[in-house]
This record gives sequence, structure tokens and C-alpha cells, in this order.
Amino acid sequence: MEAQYQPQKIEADAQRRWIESAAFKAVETSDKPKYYCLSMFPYPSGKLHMGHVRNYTIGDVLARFHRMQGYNVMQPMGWDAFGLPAENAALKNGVPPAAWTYANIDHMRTQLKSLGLAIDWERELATCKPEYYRWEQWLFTRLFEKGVIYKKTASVNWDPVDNTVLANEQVIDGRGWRSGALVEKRDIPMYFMRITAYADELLSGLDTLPDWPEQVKTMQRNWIGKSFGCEVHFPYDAASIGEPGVLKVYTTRPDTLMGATYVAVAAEHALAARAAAGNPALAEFIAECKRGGVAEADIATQAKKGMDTGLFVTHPLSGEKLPVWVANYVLMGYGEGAVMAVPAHDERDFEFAQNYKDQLPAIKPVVIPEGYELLSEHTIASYNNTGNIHLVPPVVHGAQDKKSLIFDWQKWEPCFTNHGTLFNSGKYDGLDFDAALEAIAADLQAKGLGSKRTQFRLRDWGISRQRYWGCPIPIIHCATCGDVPVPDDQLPVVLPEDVVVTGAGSPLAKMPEFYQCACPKCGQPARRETDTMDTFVESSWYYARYASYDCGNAMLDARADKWLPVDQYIGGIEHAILHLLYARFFHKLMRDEGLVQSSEPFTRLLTQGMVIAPTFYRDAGDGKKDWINPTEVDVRMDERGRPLDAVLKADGLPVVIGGTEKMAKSKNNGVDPQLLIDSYGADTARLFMMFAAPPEQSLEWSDAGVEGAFRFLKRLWKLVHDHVSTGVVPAYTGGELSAELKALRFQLHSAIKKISDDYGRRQTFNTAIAAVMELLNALSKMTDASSAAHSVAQEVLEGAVLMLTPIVPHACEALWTALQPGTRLLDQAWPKVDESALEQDEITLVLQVNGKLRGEITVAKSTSREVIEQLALAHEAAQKFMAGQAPKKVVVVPGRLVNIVV
RNA sequence: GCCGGGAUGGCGGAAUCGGUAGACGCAGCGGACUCAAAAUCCGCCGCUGGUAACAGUGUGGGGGUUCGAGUCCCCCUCCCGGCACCA
Repeated sequence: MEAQYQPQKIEADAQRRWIESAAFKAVETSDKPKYYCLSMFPYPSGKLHMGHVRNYTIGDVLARFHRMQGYNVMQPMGWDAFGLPAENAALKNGVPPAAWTYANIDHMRTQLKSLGLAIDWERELATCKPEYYRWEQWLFTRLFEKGVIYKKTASVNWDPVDNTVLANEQVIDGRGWRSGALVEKRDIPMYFMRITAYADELLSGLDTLPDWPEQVKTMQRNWIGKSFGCEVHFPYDAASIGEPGVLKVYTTRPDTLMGATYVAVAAEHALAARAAAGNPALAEFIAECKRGGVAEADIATQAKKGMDTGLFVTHPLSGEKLPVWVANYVLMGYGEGAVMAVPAHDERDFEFAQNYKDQLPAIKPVVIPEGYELLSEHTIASYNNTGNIHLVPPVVHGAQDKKSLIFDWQKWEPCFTNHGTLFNSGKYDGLDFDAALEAIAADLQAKGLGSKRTQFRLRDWGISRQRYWGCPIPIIHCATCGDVPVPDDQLPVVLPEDVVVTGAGSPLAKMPEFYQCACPKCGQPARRETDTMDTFVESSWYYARYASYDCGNAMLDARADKWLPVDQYIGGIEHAILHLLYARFFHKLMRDEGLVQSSEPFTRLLTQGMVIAPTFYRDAGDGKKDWINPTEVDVRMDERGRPLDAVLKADGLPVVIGGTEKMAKSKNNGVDPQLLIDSYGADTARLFMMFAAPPEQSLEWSDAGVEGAFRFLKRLWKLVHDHVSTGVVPAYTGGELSAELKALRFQLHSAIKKISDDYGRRQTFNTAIAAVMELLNALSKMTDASSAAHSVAQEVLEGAVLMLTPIVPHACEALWTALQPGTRLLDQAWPKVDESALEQDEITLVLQVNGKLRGEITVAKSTSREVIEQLALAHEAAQKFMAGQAPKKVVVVPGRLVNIVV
């Protein structure tokens, strides 16, 4: 064994041995239980970033831990290879997206391999290869024929200068990122997947996933957004609208129907268009609403604006005339594109009604929020006579609050949205939410003007993209036969790879050799669809294809059900909703096609946090900042180690210390993992990543932390080196031991117990590493030089090496060979707890007086509660702090503490 | 705006089921070794007062429940992730 820890040599040797022995090939026939461990595949952006290193190290740690636990492990890797960045790179550098992508894949594969991941590389796939996406096209044609995929129009961001559709991230402050033109909404035809047909199952399926983070399930539940309410029809007012009809709205608050004071429709709604026909001001307002992008975050934060259409509808129950407004906060894509507005009980309606209080009818409260009551002196009649919001008197006061809250509905209070008792609602007065819902729904039903309805917030998934670098949609448009799916024997529709990207419109639409074709049904000349699919489609089923990676005649074969579902999936928290929901949806689609039997794709989910780093900058004048990479900066400390200031290494002059943020090009705070691997080795990189924070939290980059990780590996190396240099011995198996050695074995076996739990149940690798460090600190302090001590040391070191193997596999392999020459670490099982080493006859209890720590007492394990109480009361410190007062109560928590209350 | 998280020493974090706050590591300080430096090893290290023993105080802010709260409940502040065409 070398005296020096030499990571480069050790890592190259270990990786070569793993390749030569095909150590991580997933075995398709095995008696062992399977463990399918999957990290989200990377987008081949160019080179590995720290987030990748973190993600793949976490996956590798879990894969290797389970391998040692006796599982048949599959850990594959591939490339999420279609996407926008390749087109952006093509625009910038003139390289075709395909060439750029393949070059990136080659480089990143080399980088990933240098991390020493226990991956079965035989199963590698890239989604931009026809042998992958042909099966996506095949499934598309199946789903199209079933009606799961259908066509409708939808709004997109349109850049009127570049004549192209923009992604939301390409719209900056309402303008196209390249042209600078004001972006507008434009309706175009697209293909949609009917994910809403699976909404109920996607919702209930979450209850079958106990090993998903609660946070992710909550987010998905809210995203799906199942609600119970009523569809309400407001008959057109014939005088103003000029024809019969009904305006449909959906509401989750039918109990507030009697409080509706107006209705609001989206700018794209048919009634808005009808009213705008003879109203230039309204037409201009509608045009204004159509300016700007389609991103919900922008729409939801803009000021609430609207305009009266001059049209009226009639209230379905009261027959009252209600004005119809166009409002920018009503979304066409959600519900019916129209809402009934109840400003007294909905915050957005309230805000809108306040903005237009001179033009809108008075706010009309109809629900007394739970916990409050109507002031007796204010009758409903007096309320109804007030007529205007400014004059609305106080109507309720808090029943539970002593000082009686007064509400006048002039200022918003959160409790206005609470359920409660109806008033001011005619025959429904006095009903609670449930009774009101039933009564109002029944009356609407009787009049043919509505009924109870369940609604989802979830919308169908638009998968058409007017882009080049994606999977072609396998549809042929025929003048006589309509949209015809491409027949199986003509698949795949291959994406041409040698194209010129201009940034204006889709290249495919300019390539007759691509789009000219014959209709598969009638043989007449036809046009091939030139839109490609959303790249979320590829990433919705890749996890299944790994199992049947080399199957040439089907999307999946029987091996899919052998490996699926994925036992452990690992990826960034930013994918909590979209990717994970789409993948769950696709799994059910594949199940219903008979391709898999399970209903959920991922049994256990670990959502990893971001990698963040400090930012530094200098003002560049003109309000801009020059961001400086952390590696170019020295942070100076005061005498207590607190940061004083920072200077640029190059010129010694000060730079400004910014916040600690997600590593990003825009802030120039990224640290290249390659530099880390080159100077310290993959094991140090892996150890630092796993030690610095638990996987679910954000991880702060720290040069000093990396140094610390490296130092620990050197110390471990030296410890093993010094130990084996005095002769290799068998590990301790039995015999009398001194108290010191007993204590060391107690610590070892407690550590095995704890660390097994940390890797397996808790997935907190930072605490596992800390426990090994404590164990080795204890070993270093051992003074005993007897042969018994040497055999216990052997046991401790073997245990430590085995327990670090998932995290630092290269170093551990070399250390194991030194500890047990002639054996292979790859063949070793996870260490077992020796229960006899955990037996203790004395325990230490904490002594508290009034909950404050005042001392401790050590007693025999079997000591009774009464004796412990007596010992505690007699304790010197207890006597002192009781100051002669009699104890009111003595709390004894077995094995933990005694608390004397005076 | 809506949905979901987070906040603990100078720093990253630990405290797993309401029971010793600060494990482990980094930084810093003191010492050993060295001609010297690096590396390594040993010791100290929340804050305030105190020579010390020790005492008080302390988990973003405010309130509450409890013998006991970083942990549970209510309110607030700030930061982060997602919002359907970034992946």
C-alpha cells in the first residue's frame, strides 16, 4: 500500500477494473430482488455542471448502497437531447443542432465516466435518435386514433418581427428576446393530449405513493386542482345582446350566487367580440389585452383592468340584469372563459370592483363568515337600501373576538372568503354552505340554468411546437382525408439533421423534401405536419425504454415489467410538477396500451436542492454589473473569521459581495466541476457534495469545504496505512475486552445501525459521513496497543471503509485491498450490527430543574422510576436550584432525563 | 398574484417521535514539530458578564400550548422553487 493518497492513480485503476469486469451491468436474470435506481437524465448543454454532479452522485450512492444490501441494481443513463438550446447555439455559432448536440453528448459522457458512476452504459439512449423517437411517434398514432390526442387552437407568444413563436423564457418584459418587438398572443392550431381524462386518477394515484415527498404531492394536488361547484347559465338580455343564448360560468361558490353583481369574460370570449363590433374603444381594449405574452405569472401580476361591454345578462335566480364586462384577469383557457363576479366574497373581484366602483353596481355581501354575526341594529332591509358601496354600513361583528370587529366591505378582509351563513339572499337566508349549494343547484337544475359540476384546474397538454429540433409529429394533412396518422410501416418520420436555422419560422416548413408526401389513405399529394413535439414528451417515457433499450420491434417488451416501476428516482425539485406529472400520465397511457402493468412509474422520489455559490461584482457604470467568478476573488476575514471584504486576485482591488445564488451563467458564479475533479479527484468531489448538506436542501459551494473533504480522505488513508503497516489481522470476533475497547465497539455498531438508516430510510448522507468521522476520531484517540485492540481497530476500519464505499468508491476499493488482501470490495456485503456490542448496563440521565439543565446522573439500566426520582431530588445541583422549595412534580423520561418542577 | 418550501454560531450544517441546542466539518485563535514555511498533530472556539467556578441569554420577528418548544398552533418579515413553450 502506498503511503500517500494518490486519487488520480487510484481512480483510473478502479474505473478500469470496473469496466473490465462489467461490474455494473444490470443482470436480466437474477435471484436477487431488483432495484432500479434512476437519476433524471441530463440535457446535453455542453459540459457537466455542479447540479449534475450532485444529482448523479446521490443516485450512485443509493445504487451502490443497495448493491451492497444484496439487490440486483440497474442504474442507466441517457440524454434528453431535443430542445431549444441546440437551436439557440445554432443561431449563435452556425453549427447544426444535431452536430452540436452529439458533440456535447460525447464530452459529457467522458465527464460522467470520470465521476466513477456505477452505470450500465450499455443501456445509454439519446432522445434525438430515430430508434428512440420512432416509438414516441408510434404511440402518438395510437393515441390519435383513440382520441386521446386531438386538435384545437391555443394561444402562443407571437413575435411579429421574426414571424415566429416564442417560448415564455424568450419573452423578456413583453418583448421578443432577439427582435425586441412587442410580443402578442396569437391563436394557432395545435395537438393536445387529453391529460384531463386522467385527472382523477392522477390525483388519487398520489395516495399510493407514500415514499414521495409530501411537498411534491401537495403541489401536484393543487396543480390538478379538483374543485366542486356549479355550472351557472346567465340568459342573454335580449334587448342589449340582440339574440337568445346563455353565458356559461363555473363557480366553486354557488352559495354566493345571490351576491353576483356583474359577470366578466375574457378578451377572447365570443361575447367580447360581439360587443366590440360596434365599439371601437372596447375593440382597442381587447387588442390591448391580447398584447403581451401568455405566461400566467405575468398575467396574474398585471393590474386588474376591464371595460363595460354595454351588454347585459340576467341573473338565473333573481332575474336581475347584470352588466357584462371584459376583464384581463379572466383566462380563456380556464373554465368557460367567463366568471360571475361576487366582489364581497372574492378578493380579485373585490379589487376589480374597487377599481371601477363608479361604474359597477354596489358590492353585495351575502355570507356572514363563520365566527362572526350580523349586528342586530343593521337589518337586511337597511342594507339593501344603501345602494352604493361607499354607504354600505357595518354589517357584522366578530362573535369570538371580545373587541368586536366591524366590517363594512370597503376594505378587504381575508375572512370574507370564509364559508358561513347566508343572508341578503332571499329564500336561501340562514343556509350554510352545503345547504345553500344543494338548494341553489336544485333551483338552477329545475330552471335548466345550471347544475352541480366537478372542475379541474389542470388543462389538456398542448404538445405542438413550431420548432425544428424535436420529434416530428407523425401526421399527414390530406385535403380529402383530413389529418391522417403516419402508418406504422412508414415510421419513423425522420428529422433531417443537416439544416440551417435562421430563427425566423420553422426550418421544416421551408423544406418541401420534408413536407411533401402522399396521403397514406388516398394516395393524393398531401402535406406532412412540420410541428414537432414538446420535449417533455421524450422525458415522459425514457425511464421505461431503459428496460427494453435494444428492442427493435416494439416500444417496450416484457423486460419493462421486470424492472418497472423505478424504485428510486432522483432529480431537481424544479421538476416537482410538470415533468413528474407528465411522466405519471404517460405511464398510465402506456398501461392502457398494454405496454406495462403498473400504474405509477416512480415508487420513491428524492428531490434534490440546488447548488448555490456566492456572487461578486463590480458596477460597470450604466447601472449594469460585471459579475466576477468566485474563483477569481479573495475574501478577507477579520481576526474572528468573519468576512470583511473581497478583492479581485488579479488586481487586489475591492469587489462587491453579492448574495448567494443558484449557480448560473448570468451571475458568473458557476464553478466547473472538471477543475475540482482534475485537482482533487472524483472521490473528493463526491464526498464534498454529500457532506455539505442533506440532498433535499440547497448546497453551498465552498472551496474550503472541498479542502476539508480532501483532508479527510488523506487522514483515512493514513489511518489504514498505519494500521496495516503493523500487520494485517483478522477483525475482532470475540473475547474479553477492556472498557475502552468495549466503548469503541459500541460506537462502531451504533454507527452501523445509524448509518444504515441514514442511507436507507432517511437518505441523509451528510449525517452518515459525520458518524464515520466520529468513529474514526474515536479510533485515533485509542491508546491501547494490545493485539485485542489491533483486531478491534481492524473491525472498525473495515466497517468504516465499507460504509464509505457508496460515497467514495475508488479510495475505498484501494483501502479494502490493503485491509483484506486477495478479496474484492465489489463482493462485500453491507456490514451487520452486532447486537451484543450495543448492550449497556449503565445509562446517563439529564437532570433538569424547571426545564433547565442542572446536571446529570448515571444509574444502572434497570433502576426504577422511584429510585431515579429519589436520586434526582438528592442531587447536589437539584438541591441548590430547588432552593428549599418542595417539588410540585417530577417528570421522568426513561433513558433520557429527569425534570424537577418546583 | 397563486401554489410549495426555507430561515439554527463567523460559515455549511446536526439535534430522526416535544426531552442535554450547536454533533461533524470549515474558518479563526493558541501550541507542538521545523532554520523557516507548507503539510501534519494537540488544544480552544454561540453571545454577554466574570480571573475563574459559574450565571444569564440564545434557533428570522411577535404571540400561544406544555413540566419542557429549533421541533406543535396563530400572526408577520425576508429568501428560494414552480406557474403549463427553459429543461
